[in-house]
Amino acid sequence: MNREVRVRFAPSPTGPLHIGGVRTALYNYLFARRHGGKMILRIEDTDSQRFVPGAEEYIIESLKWCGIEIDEGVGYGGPHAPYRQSERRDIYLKYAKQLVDAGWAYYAFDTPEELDALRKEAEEAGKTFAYNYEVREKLPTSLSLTAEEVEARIARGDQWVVRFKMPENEVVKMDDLIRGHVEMNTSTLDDKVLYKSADALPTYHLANIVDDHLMEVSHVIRGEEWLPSLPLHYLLYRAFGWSDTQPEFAHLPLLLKPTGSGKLSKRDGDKMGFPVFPLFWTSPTGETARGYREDGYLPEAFINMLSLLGWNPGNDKEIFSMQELIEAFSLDRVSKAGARFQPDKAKWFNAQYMHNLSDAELAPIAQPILKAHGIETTDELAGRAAGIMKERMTLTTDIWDLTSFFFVVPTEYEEKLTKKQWKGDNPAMLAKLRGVLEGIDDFSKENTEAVVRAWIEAEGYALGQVMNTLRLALVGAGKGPGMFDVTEFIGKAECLKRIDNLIANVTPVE
RNA sequence: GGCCCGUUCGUCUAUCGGUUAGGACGCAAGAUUUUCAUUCUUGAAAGAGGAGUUCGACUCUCCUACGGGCUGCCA
Repeated sequence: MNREVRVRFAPSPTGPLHIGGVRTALYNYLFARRHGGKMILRIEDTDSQRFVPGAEEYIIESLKWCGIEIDEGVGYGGPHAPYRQSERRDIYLKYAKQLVDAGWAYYAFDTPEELDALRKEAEEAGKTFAYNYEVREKLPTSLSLTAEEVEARIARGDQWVVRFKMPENEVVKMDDLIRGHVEMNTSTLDDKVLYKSADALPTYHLANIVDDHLMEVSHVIRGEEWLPSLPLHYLLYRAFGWSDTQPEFAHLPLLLKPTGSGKLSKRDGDKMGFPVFPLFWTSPTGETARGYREDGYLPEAFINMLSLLGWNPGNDKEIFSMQELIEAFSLDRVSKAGARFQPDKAKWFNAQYMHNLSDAELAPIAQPILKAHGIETTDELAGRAAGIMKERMTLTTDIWDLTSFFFVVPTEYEEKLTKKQWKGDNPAMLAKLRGVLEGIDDFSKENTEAVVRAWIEAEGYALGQVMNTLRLALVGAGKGPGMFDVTEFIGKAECLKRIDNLIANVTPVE
């Protein structure tokens, strides 16, 4: 089948999008771009009960942050608008009725409470209740009731649903781009609800098939949890007479918890100390969840990390830009088994990306962090400071701890370092070093280092002794880059001032 | 319980019948070092078990075990 590639990401706005969802969106996007196709964002809000205000905006913002571009869809428009299913209600009823008229579906009048009771009853008898060929003619449905009775019930406002009439014993043969050929016997399946009168909305199954058809979707790339529904979807395409344009399917392996069992869930993040969501989230009820963006991850690193959970390029390359991912991506290199999410690897990816940023790229990341701590400085200096320290950064949130001493005069001195260095000859030595520094005109890193090293050698000091004492004066703690990075950055006047501060304010140990 | 999908180092994975089973994260040791890091080198670490097919199986088939998903008028 040689048609235009059109894929969709179709989340349900029931809360923040979790990283499993982001990965599904990413794979759809990569596939679309790889094949010069279109990426559609459809919002599947057919469950009025679980709708969460703000979730849709969160989804759109998340995709933007990740660099996953949408060609058509909610927030973007397009030839098949609207893309929000709640705005397409009238379409679905028509198709549901078409199925009933053609004998592929029927009306059912049971209430949810009645069905709950039946399930409970079956459970107590050690069986599983299934709404299928065995019971549908014994329950109040348009298959057991007369046409007049059905009409009367509908007319008087009884609630009803449309259920798919699952064939009794048929082997459905399916193909999955990742799993290959799959077969399932319909006798193990039940009669799924397709449409509910209570809120005049379809369920996922109907809306999904109708919209994918109407929106001319060519490939459905979704999570493995949908594999059990695939026969229903195949049958639905057949019932509508759309089998010839039915999309191809690819069911992605699930993202699993880092430890323990089960798929990655919202609660794992808080429990194990890593975000499960791309962005910070505040629910309407005030609950919050941390996000990769706010925790200090770069979107490129986040995406790179996610791309490799369930897919690999077939070689040892691990660092990929979005463009490189697009060029390398292919569904037949997606693995079949679930992938455990690994927080440590996410950090490693971020560190790699941090190390590769230029000063100019670092500046806009560092500026808001410095500003938040009351530091007003130029982009040039912010970028330079972060650049000097980037090798030690894992997250962008490390920036303050690693660069604060460039901008803030130390007022407190780390106890451990003070005890070790601020004793014996060192105060006198530092005073002499002050004189040496004062005499240097070219305060560049290279020149200062050359002069000071020569002085150290001439005086017979140990390098570590001098450097660490100077570090105590300039940084106040046993951290930071090479000392001459610091001297150059803060300049001569500031250097002398910080040395004076230490000498004046801290009495030597012993 | 039923149905479906899966199973290579602790984790993510390479291998598409013949390899000393490779890489990465993490871990350990060493080197570098001016603190803290970075970086570099080295090391430990795997084909779930059992039957087949084959000259030969991690790779193909079957069984078992284990893991996961689904089993809603949720997606």
